[in-house]
Amino acid sequence: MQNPAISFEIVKRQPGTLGRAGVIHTPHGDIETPAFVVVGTKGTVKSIKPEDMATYVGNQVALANTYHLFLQPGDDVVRDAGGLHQFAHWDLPTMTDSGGFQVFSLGAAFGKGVTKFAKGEVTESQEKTELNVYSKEVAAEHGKLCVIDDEGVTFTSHLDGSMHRFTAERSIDIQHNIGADIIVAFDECTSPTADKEYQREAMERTHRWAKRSILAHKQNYEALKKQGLYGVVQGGRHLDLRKESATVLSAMDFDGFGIGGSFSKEDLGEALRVVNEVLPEDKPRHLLGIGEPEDIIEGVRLGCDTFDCVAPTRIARTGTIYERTNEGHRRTNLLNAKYTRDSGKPDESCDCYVCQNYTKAYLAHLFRSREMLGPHLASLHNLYYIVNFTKRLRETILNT
RNA sequence: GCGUCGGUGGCAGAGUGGUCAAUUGCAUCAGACUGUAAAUCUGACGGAGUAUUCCUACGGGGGUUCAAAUCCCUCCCGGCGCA
Repeated sequence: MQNPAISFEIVKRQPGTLGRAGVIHTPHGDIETPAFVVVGTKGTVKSIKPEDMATYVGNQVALANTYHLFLQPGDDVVRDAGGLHQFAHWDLPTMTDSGGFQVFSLGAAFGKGVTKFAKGEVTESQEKTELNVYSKEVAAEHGKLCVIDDEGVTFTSHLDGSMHRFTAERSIDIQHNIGADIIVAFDECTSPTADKEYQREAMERTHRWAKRSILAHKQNYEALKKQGLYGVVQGGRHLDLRKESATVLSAMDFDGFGIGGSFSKEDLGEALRVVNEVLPEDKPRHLLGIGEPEDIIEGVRLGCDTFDCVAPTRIARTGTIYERTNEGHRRTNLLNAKYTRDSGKPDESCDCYVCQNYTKAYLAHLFRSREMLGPHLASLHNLYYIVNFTKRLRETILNT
């Protein structure tokens, strides 16, 4: 693209790995990578105001969701308010996810307790029954809130049951209205329980939508000047599909790439290697929806630049915090009885605002008494933890 | 003192002869959470045991019955009314 809204430069490569430290330049500032992208689905990082994010977390970038903002308050409302930055008072680089994840979470995953991470082996019979759902009748039977066809996806709102149609063009149009610095092509996030035949079909559909997303983006000259577009690699857990997806998308005129879809803990690394060996080196790579500290270590080593994940805020809201251990990291459930009189810091090795000023016992009390300060403080800590952990990985690359 | 209603598992509160170790909520204990249907969800929750099993339990004691948290008698405790 000419005069791209966003650009990427590599500052240093890590010898012997695919890892690199870089900078993504956006209209709202630079993102020094590797970086963790804080998730604020509905235009708010749950329980934390933007000023506190800046003061106590220090994140460089935040991500909102196209489908959720489209449903509520409506992308036209955001547009008329001056865009996401104005509307939400987000004074930093931003991204929006395309709604592709909702194709999964409100579709194949709906009501099934399936996550994008497969646990162990997936049986054939599981795959067959869970998948290939195309008709509204079948969707209704399975209690899904969206139906996929080659042209797009028809959603049933989880808020009021109304029907909404998403296509590549529609998703891009909405993202133009929302106005984030980095927007994402509409894709289909598949379930880890899907069989290979379906993964290929979905991947090829995502490729067609990718092409259409680019066309839609290029038709809006104003948006083109202000927003960069990422394409999303799919292919599920199959390395050959992953490679093919990365190859196909690399040939398209994207500003960067998202790596999406489902994995299992075991094959995440190989999938990232295969993909990042193919993707153009001079474009940023965002690992969508991942992850845990150990996942980010692996992702950075294998050439991913940015990461987003709801885990830090989601687990925080129910009383679980990240804590550093000699071996690495662990999740600590503050509601466990043993913490009711624990006067230690939430995380002994952490120098965040929360750990400097509060004890495990106090946080445990806040959660037991359902005080809203509990979710707030735990979210602050977890976000600080993961954001700064990722920053340290950058330092490590710069210092090696 | 008389009358009346009531005493159920940590709490509240169902049940009113067998399908009751006893609905439900809260509390408690533990688990889960990876591009947010999520301040959510799941499990345990009298004791022992892997278990189809046994023991102890619906204020205390006694009784009726094949069988009682449920019926009867009595005692204790509480609310209300009348003295």
